[in-house]
Amino acid sequence: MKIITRAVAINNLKKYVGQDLRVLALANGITTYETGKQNKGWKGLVLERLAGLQTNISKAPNGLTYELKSVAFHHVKDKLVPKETMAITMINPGELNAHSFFESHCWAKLKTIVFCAVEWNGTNSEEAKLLKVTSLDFAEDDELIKEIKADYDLIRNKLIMHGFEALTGADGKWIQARTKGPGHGSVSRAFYARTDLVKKIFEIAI
DNA sequence: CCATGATCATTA
DNA sequence: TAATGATCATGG
Repeated sequence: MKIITRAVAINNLKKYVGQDLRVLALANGITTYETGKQNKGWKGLVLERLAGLQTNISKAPNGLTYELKSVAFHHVKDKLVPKETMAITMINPGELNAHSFFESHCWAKLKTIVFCAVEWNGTNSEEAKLLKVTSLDFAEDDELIKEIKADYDLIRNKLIMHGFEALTGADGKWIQARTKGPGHGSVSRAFYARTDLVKKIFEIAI
């Protein structure tokens, strides 16, 4: 299996900027909504393929430690802004309790990240044009990171004080602990990047 | 069965 | 439109 470095992944992805991910999904044999059932994760899967990652990168495999994320953008008053928050990583109650921010999966994923801006054209979008590919390296002393760490600590503290169940999406200024699960009764939580943070990241990365 | 990809639905 | 919570397809 080929090792795809972050630089290579970005390079691969940049070749597709401006193209419609839908046709690329079909070319790669990835189900989108063609079957009548929407696969909400198809864009992410396509992007992973295009980057050269033939298998999926789930958590933090041995060796490869960058994250490939896509964000839906839409227009607000003639400007392109992130429409939705972006999932960062799952929250493991035990780990959140035990690890500080800089030891967390959240930080590990955030600090070496590859973003893909994808155009969003409404529910069950039939087009998904790749707008931009960018990457970002955070430094531990960035002002932004300090604030994100504060959010992490806030959420972590709440977990310790009130328990996993007490967490809500309202916590945090830049990141939040939203529910996210298989969706059949069982519920787990994940760190999400708020749209403002996504916007900020793009500003920095450009 | 559940973790991961991320979007959809609902309410204000 | 924005914010929060719920859900779906896929793969292991």
